[in-house]
Amino acid sequence: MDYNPVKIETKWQGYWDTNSSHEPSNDFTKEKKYILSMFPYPSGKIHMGHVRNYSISDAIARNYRKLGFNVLHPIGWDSFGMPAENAAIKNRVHPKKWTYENIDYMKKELNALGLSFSKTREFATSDELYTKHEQHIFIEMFKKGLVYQKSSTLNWCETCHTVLANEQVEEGCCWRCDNEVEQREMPGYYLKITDYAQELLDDCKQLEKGWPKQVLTMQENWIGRSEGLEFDFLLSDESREKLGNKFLKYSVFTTRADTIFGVTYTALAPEHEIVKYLCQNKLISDDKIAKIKEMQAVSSRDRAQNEKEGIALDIDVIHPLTGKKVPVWVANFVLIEYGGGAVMAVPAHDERDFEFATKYDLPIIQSIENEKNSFDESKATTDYGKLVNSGKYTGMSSKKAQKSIIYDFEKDGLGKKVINFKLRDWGISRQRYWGAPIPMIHCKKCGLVPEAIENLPVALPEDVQISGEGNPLDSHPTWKHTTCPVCQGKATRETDTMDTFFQSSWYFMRYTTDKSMWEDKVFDKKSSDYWMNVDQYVGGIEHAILHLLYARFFTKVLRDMGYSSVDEPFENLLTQGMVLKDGAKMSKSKGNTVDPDAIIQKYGADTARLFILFAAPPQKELEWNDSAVEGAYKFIKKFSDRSQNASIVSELPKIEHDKLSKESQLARKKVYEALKKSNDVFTEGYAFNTLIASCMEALNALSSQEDKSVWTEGYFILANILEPIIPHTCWEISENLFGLKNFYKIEILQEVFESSSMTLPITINGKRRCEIEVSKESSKEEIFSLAKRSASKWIDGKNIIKEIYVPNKLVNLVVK
RNA sequence: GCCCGAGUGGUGAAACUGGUAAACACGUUGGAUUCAAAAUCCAAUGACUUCACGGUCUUGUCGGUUCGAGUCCGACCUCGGGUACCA
Repeated sequence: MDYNPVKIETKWQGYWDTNSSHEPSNDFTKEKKYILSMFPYPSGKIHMGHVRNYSISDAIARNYRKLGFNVLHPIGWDSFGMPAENAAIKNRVHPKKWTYENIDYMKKELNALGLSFSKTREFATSDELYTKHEQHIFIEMFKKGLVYQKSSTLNWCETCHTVLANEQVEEGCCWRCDNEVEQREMPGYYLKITDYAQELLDDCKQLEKGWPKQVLTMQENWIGRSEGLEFDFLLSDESREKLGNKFLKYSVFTTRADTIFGVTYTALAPEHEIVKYLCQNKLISDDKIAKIKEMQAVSSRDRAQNEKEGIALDIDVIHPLTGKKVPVWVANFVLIEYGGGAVMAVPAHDERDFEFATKYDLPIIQSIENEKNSFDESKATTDYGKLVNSGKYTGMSSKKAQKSIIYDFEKDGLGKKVINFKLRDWGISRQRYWGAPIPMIHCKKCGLVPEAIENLPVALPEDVQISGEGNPLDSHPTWKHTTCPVCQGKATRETDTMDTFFQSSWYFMRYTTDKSMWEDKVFDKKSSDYWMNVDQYVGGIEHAILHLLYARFFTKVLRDMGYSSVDEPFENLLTQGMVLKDGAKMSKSKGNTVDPDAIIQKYGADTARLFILFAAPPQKELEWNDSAVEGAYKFIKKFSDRSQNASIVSELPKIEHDKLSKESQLARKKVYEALKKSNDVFTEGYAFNTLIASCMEALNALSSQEDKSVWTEGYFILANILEPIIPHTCWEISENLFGLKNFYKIEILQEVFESSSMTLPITINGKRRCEIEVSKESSKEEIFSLAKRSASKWIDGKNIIKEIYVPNKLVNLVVK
């Protein structure tokens, strides 16, 4: 059979379309599998990362379909976002036109890969119907008290009059006009994800079976729960006066109450109220005020990378236990968002505090003693130990002292035990056009009110100028003027749009519902109860924290609003590595991209799919290699060509194993090993590369023998195993030889693995020297004596100190 | 800076719970076939060393545990992902 990829791929893609081969059934009595890839952003053309993502999920979906499951494997488009606006700024194309043209183009590209997506449930998140339901969800969240407004610091470009995303800031300057970016306080909408912090943390436990450990660790660290002591530092009398009696105290949070006697200074964030007051009223030198302004101008991520810096504020607080005065500093490493924006500093037992104290020559007082790490002045010792120099707590262990100090603080009303999370509420406001409008209305009389449900969607106006300056929704002549849904008076719309993570936090639930119900329902409860959870979610490791955490959060919120019954959206998660070329991520700017279309045209979709799954395990980074693609093509061609050695049958041939030649027996063993591998690969780890290697070994072994029924059995099984990976080729072979009757769960035949003898390697002092052939029934003594005879060359004249036999594995003789 | 990973031949990689390092491929070299080429088939291929049998070394670096370490422990180096307004 001549291998002609273009011909067979067009043929089978047409066949699958005509027969709706990949649509899920609405028969909810069947066993289901929901296989999902993270949906793409329609950037213009698909890239190798997409090919990888969808080849993986497609293999999984096809495998389950073959095993008889009702499979949902949908696709859609994460189609709001900045690139569409950037394209509009650069090329004066309307974001909507640009986006939907990209979708059309990329849809064709995906289709050419032979991906078994359900085509009837496709949508784009920028569709007005999607926006309508999304705004409904937002309003329900608002009514539940999960949405609130507050101010926070954002990147602002004064010349463009716009907020900049972190990505649009290049070395502190605006990407468009190169003007210096400032940090500006602006109001925005926030979602109370912190209300779910504890549950999001706790439920990591139930994900341990199906999620990579590293992702859960990242999520746990991100949520960052810690228990500790919150207490107040009272300002000294002079300092209080200096601050015009506006402030009496401020609170700090510490997880190391046991080190409290080691406090030698305290530090405030540059945005702290007291710091602001000092600056505004010029209570410190102009020099210092200028330095503080400089600190405030640096974004928090840059601050973390910069050297620790601080300024003495010339005020003191009173240590709550010693009564001594402690100086107050402002420091760039103290974050306003966490722990009240103030810390107690213990340079002896905290690395950051130590670095800072050394730089500014602040005292270092030891308060913990550790036997293993003797205290020295050159570094902080952060280990637990016994308290010293700590008043009545001296001699206690760190653990005991923490409890005891917290107890005393609570008893004396000086402080309390608190649980703190690093996780912050989710700011969803974006001052951009190409997003879902936040459906809120500002009314002079009624205040902030949600749009009436019957008026949804609040759609985007199409007649806008996108120049990169200002917010197009704000500057639109009429769009924002509306009537208040409560009092019917004049009012204005909110002009912020939503973060695109909002759309990707619930799209997977939308797919569960049949398109016929999409107009009226956001999801159909019966359908989502049947299809959720996603049995296998596949996507890039770069989403390990944000997207996955937001999606988990939404799932819990939607559950609490009665839309679904699940606590967690994704049962199993596979995080794929990136596709690299010349050691770097493929990107247009680096000019190292490989166009999937060109590969498909030259070699066919099956080659692209085989290469990408063979080159590396899915979780690992994948280095692109042109000649290896050629190799993948050769294998498919060989597999296709040699199919003429098999006969036309409609079921597995019966073979008498004992009557076969050694080569034929080995070939059968290799074929069944590949089948076994296939079962293993799809149940744990998805190491398709090793499955493909097994298939190659099997084909090599088949080629070294001549028995026709062994060939036939081999192809019946190999075409079955490889179908998820190179579907077009396998359907073609299967149609020609087996009338498409070989796609089902084939049972493993144990007899091909049975053998009476085994080969054992002999190692001397752990080094492999020779091997012996022994019967499986041999005793340990027999094995040792045979081993010694075979290895005599290496052990003669030496003493055998130890003899080790690892059953069925090896023999090790320790000699001297 | 902080959190999470990765590092094995010329290249992509394999090695289940500590037990034969380099399976399967790519590349390279040699050979067969061919007028020639493509395609295909066969063989060799970690490094050093030896005429050869063989020997020595080798999983980023250094150290440790063990009869035995790519795998476990400790320190370090390099690269990658995330870092809350890229998606």
